[in-house]
Amino acid sequence: MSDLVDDDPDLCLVAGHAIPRGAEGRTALLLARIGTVLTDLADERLAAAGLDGREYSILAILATDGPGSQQDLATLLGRAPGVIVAKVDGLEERGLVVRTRDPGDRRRSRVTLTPAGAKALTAADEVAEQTVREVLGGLDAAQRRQLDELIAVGVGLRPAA
Amino acid sequence: MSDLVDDDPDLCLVAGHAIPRGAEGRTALLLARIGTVLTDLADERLAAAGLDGREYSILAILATDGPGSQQDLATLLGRAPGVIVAKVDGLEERGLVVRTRDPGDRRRSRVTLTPAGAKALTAADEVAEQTVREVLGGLDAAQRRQLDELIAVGVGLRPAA
DNA sequence: TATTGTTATACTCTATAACTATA
DNA sequence: TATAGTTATAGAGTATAACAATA
Repeated sequence: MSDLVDDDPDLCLVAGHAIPRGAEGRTALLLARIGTVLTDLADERLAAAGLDGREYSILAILATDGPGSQQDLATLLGRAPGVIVAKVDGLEERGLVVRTRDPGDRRRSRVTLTPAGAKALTAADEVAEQTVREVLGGLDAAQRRQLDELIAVGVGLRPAA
Repeated sequence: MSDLVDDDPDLCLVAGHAIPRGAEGRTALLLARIGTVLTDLADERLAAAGLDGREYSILAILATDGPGSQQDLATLLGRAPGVIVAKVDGLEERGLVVRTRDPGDRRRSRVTLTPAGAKALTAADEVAEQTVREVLGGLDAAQRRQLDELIAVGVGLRPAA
């Protein structure tokens, strides 16, 4: 394994990030590594769109599930509520979401995507998709569709076809 | 999206962790989320084997690629060298790896897996595999093999069949 | 002069625990 | 009494920059 970085033609690189061969056949390691590589790359590139990965996630959730409370967002993202507060603050300042009080339960904030937020989401989707195409560059379009399907089914987002 | 956590039968949960529906059709978000869920779960469960996820990665790399320098490990894991030093310290204390000076270049440490390390890796592999089966519970064995193949090919670990 | 390993420091992110307001 | 949002604080993890040994 010596001089792996410089000399070894065996080194597996995606967009400048190494994928250890030891991860082959170890799905957990492989998916964890791909996840962090994707997160790092997307964070770099989304900066051009004025977003980070977490903000992108929030916009995507609001666009798909409709307006929701910050507690909901915290659960869906697996983070503490305080983390969401700060992110929604930033998004609201930039006009990408708005907070309104839930009339039925005035403790709750309803976070809603604005037209500007939807536009930012579209731009971020393009950046993210391009990044995935780079990281999974070995797949053609059909294989890529197959992969998306398998993941969605595997995780229970979509019922088995 | 209100009351998503308690009431909504639409909530997608894997092993207690939510997967946002907004991630469907957004491969980057989906893979990033699965990666962190997998990392969190594996870290919890590997504790029984006396390891954490990072240590598991190091053992897997050494087992597959053979002994290597700490710089190599840093590159393959995408972390700063200092992070690796601390981890190898811990692994060496527990007898799972040994450090020897590279005779050809005495600056280098050769980190080598011990038999005890190989045994710990086997145990960790079982924990990790079980965790993946849980997170990707919607897949049968054939679909799971297909997914592994697509990821390995996509990322360039394996040439397209 | 450059590189490996190592250590110390500063920074970022996060959970946790208060607190306010609503219920 | 319990919950949503908010804030402040402390802890973990990290990169960065320095240093010693070797090249």
